[in-house]
Amino acid sequence: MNSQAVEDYLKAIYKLQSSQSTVVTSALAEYIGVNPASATGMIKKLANSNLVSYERYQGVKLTPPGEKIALEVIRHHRLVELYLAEALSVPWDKVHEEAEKWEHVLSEDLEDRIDEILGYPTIDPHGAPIPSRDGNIEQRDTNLLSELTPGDSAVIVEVSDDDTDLLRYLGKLQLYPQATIQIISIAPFDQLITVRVNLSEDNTNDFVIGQKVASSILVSKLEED
Amino acid sequence: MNSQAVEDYLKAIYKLQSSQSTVVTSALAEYIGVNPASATGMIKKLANSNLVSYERYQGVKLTPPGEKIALEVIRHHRLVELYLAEALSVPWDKVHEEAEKWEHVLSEDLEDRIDEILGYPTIDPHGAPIPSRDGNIEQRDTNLLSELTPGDSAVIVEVSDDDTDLLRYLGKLQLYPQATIQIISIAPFDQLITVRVNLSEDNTNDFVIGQKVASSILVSKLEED
DNA sequence: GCTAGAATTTAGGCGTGCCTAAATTTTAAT
DNA sequence: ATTAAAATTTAGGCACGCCTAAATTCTAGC
Repeated sequence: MNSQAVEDYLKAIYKLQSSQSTVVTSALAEYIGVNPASATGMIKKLANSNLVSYERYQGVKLTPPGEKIALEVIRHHRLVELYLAEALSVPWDKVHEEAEKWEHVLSEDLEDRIDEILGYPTIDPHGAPIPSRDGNIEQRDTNLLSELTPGDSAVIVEVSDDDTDLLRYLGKLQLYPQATIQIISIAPFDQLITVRVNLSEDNTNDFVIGQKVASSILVSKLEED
Repeated sequence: MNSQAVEDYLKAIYKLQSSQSTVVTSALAEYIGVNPASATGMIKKLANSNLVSYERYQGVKLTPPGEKIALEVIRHHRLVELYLAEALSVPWDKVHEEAEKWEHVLSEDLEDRIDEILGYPTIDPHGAPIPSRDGNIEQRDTNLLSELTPGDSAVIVEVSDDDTDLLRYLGKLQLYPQATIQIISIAPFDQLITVRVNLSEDNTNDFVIGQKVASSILVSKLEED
């Protein structure tokens, strides 16, 4: 059996690989919250088990078996997040934290039961895609909200799930997945973005967010008319 | 935070204390499934944290703080067992195994949510009492089924939860908590017990069980007419 | 191309919880 | 009361995953 630490590292490498194709030790260490030397130790262990490919000083990359395990853990995580939100009414800013623990103790039997009860869902409460049992994960054409320009309209696809305070803030602004927004303007120098969110027919709300928040939101651009 | 190992030891000591007032190292080691030397090591650690009282060679006993933690873990375990059975339809012979893992990752928040959803239950799927949040546990006047004599009638109160095969067997015989039974006869020498279980009005079933099975069932005697 | 500073790895240690083998204490039988 | 057997503890080791400090390698700026 893979230890919780191994699963957490694989998950982290998977996540970091989405931005950099090869993951550098310090980034991994920081993400996991350990000393770089500790990350090196674990990387060696993962490389020995053929879960990552690794060349000294050159960063690390998941092998197919490593990616398979990462996707299984992510599937567990996201199914549990959705289950906690739907069945146990855990608020969306807290589900991540709980799921971090539950993902490691979920048996395959229970995974299937939960999947069935939820109706074979494909996205979690933050909009992230849930990998299928056999390790397929939907690829989507998205942008960061921070990449949009004034006049752009978009639908929120996904928000990052691991910052409780951020999620509570986004919730207050109604910036949930599926919400449609427009970029009204972007202020010079500090790039503050004025966003209009469409709450319903004829009910919109404008507010200003910064780069940090804007880059935690994935959107799908809507075609201009 | 208490490690999973600490929680498991405290739970085991609590369980074993119900039969012997002081728990002997070898019994604890066997129950946990470790070498006696390992149990000694952990006992010392628990004694240092004032969770057990311990005198070398003389066995071990929970202190009040140790018992409090044991009861919290047991509460988690039994709530999770019931939740798994009711909400996720996990068969009663499998809930124990799953709950062994889940009990250690259940937050207080989720414990409360589950408790509420289940309607503040007082017994788990095997009939065992669920301790209250503040650590009270119902004391009951029970006998082992193996202590009954021919002619006795009784209601099954609780069955042991940790043996999958046994539970499946009991399920087949309809020996569930709340079932009423009668002792028809006890054969000499190997003490085989013929039991009649009342399935419903005018529908009974007789069968023979051995001492091992009979001593895994707790009953409450019914007054003779 | 050299070199300072940054990134990474190695070396050596620590706590946890397990093991086996050897020593010690308790126990039960004579 | 003695002693053999059983139970328990001590001693010494191991795997895991973390740490700090020191050595090594990489990378940018000159």
